[in-house]
Amino acid sequence: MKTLSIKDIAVKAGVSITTVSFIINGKAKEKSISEAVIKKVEKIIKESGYKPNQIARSLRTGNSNIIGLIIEDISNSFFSRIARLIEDKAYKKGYKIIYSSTENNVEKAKELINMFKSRKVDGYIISPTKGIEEDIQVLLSDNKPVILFDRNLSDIDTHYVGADHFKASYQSIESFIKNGKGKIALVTTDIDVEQIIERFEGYKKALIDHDIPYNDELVLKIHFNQDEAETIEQMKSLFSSKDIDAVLFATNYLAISGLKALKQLNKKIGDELSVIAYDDHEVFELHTPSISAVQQPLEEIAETVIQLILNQLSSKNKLENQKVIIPAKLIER
Amino acid sequence: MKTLSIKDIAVKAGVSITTVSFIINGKAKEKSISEAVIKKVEKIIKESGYKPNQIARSLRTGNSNIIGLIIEDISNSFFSRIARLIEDKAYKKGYKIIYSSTENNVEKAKELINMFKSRKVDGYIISPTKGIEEDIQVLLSDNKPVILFDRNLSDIDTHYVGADHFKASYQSIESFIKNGKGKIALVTTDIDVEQIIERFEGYKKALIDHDIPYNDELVLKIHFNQDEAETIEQMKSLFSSKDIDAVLFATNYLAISGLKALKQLNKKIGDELSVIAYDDHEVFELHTPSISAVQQPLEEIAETVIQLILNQLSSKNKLENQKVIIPAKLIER
DNA sequence: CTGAAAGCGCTTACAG
DNA sequence: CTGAAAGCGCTTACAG
Repeated sequence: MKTLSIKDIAVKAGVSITTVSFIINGKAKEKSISEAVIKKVEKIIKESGYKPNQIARSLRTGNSNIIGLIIEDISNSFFSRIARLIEDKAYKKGYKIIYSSTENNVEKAKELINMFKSRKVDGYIISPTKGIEEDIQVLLSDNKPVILFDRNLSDIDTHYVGADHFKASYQSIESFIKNGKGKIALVTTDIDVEQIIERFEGYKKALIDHDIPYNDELVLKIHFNQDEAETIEQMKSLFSSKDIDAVLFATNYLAISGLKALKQLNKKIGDELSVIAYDDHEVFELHTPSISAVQQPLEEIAETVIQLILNQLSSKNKLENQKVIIPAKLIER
Repeated sequence: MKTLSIKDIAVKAGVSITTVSFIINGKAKEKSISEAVIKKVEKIIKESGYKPNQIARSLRTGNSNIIGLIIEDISNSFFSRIARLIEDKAYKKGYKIIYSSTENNVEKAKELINMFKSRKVDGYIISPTKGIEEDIQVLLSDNKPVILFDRNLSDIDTHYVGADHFKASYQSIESFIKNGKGKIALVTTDIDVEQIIERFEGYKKALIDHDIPYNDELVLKIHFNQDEAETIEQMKSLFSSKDIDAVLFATNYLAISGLKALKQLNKKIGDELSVIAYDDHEVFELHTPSISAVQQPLEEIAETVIQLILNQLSSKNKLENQKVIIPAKLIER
């Protein structure tokens, strides 16, 4: 069965395709099409199951009602949950989302931007990697709305939504100190992105503000793409050789590896060693004992992102850029 | 800056757009374009950064190099991991994936199919809900490749890839019995889909084959969309009132709720109560004690799905439908 | 109140 | 070896 085109509908209804097009696009009143014609055409459309070809429409109008979402890795639960929330919210406003993962790979990120561009998506929601600043700049000078989230690119003048990583990290360390801890380690990654750096800065500042000298040896930077087995070994050597009484993990997957390391060392979490994980995960609540975690406000982040992009999309003129920083919450367990 | 079109390139190069098109599409040799012209045009394309408009190309050719992936819920780690694997593999073959979640909602599933259809995706990979049989049938009679995965629709004659749920469930129960358990409960959902039913059937058959009478009271069916708090209450009442020594959870999120319920009841997992979860999850390995789980072969499923759809896509004639059942693995911890 | 026609950016059968 | 032209299915300025 060949798919129907607007022409088929026009022929069946005995009107021009112009008339059909006006009716489909809700411009019937505005163009003063008679009530009778509207009724007739709508009936035919419904009966035949005709759906306008979106490709043709996009080619003609230059937009698509699609928002491109570019994230680091869809299999990471932080991103998949954000993606799901964004998808739901956009859907309610008549926008579809298409998403794809960069795997923290600059080349792939650039390709994705190009793919989305050639698919004429109306706007972009991106958790960026370093190295794609230029490509984003091109989108902006093309007048496409771009919302960054999770991580900011300070060189890029556009909207950004993210959690207050510095503060959350600072507060985590303060909570350790309040509980009498003083030998506080940080396990983080070596990715050079703003939100990771801020967690590190928050750690450092909190120590200094409480007169605890910063000690390089208590900070373990795990190489980004490395094997989990190796990561666990490195953590084991940190945890067993150094005299530490608390540790903040800067990402949830590091925390999970850390828990495995501690399990292997048979080191009990609790009075002896306090643990906070950055980014909550189901594992932490269920773990015995439960693990405290910094919870990013997913719902609020998703809501703000969608709000910003819809505002942009519906206004002809460029809105003033906003950098929205949302507090994260330390869940003490 | 206006985006370039094929015409701009043609003008710059002093050739026709036909020639440029042939060169872009690698048909230069075939169409015996002279080496000099090819060189010149390629140089101009590279220098100008011209990218063909995929929308126009799709409109003209009727395909898109995009595969639509429709899953139940991207925030579920089983699906997000499968999605990621499929995305990677497709990408290497020059296909892009766009995905979207149905939330187990028939209406939304139908809309997604329509959206993908009007975007002219070349093929569909679907973890289906009941109720979309007709829509899938339409795609098939439209000659679009459709691969079902995770759950089969027995009425639909197309490719399917999934784990052997019956067997995995059967083996789980056998493993309980081998370890001397006899009062074996099943916690499952009330969704009426094949893979859930098979897990139930495997449970039943294993009991009967080992001369353990099937007892309705040991099977708890949790309502699909219900609050976790309520789910936990129901489980607590099962676990505390009945005299049971083993429990199989038919999904990983049920198992997670179950672990919470057991924690609240202060019931120790181990000799007293054995637990197996269906679909592995990071939680289970880390849990104290570790939880055994049925692991679906994600990598194999993704690989098979991609293989089947690429075969379909590259062959003009319809290939014979395959139903591929891959064994799942019980990881005893 | 309604329609003929141009044009979005491509591909490709056909002609030379 | 290369190009003019039709056509994919829409939208919309213009005309009547």
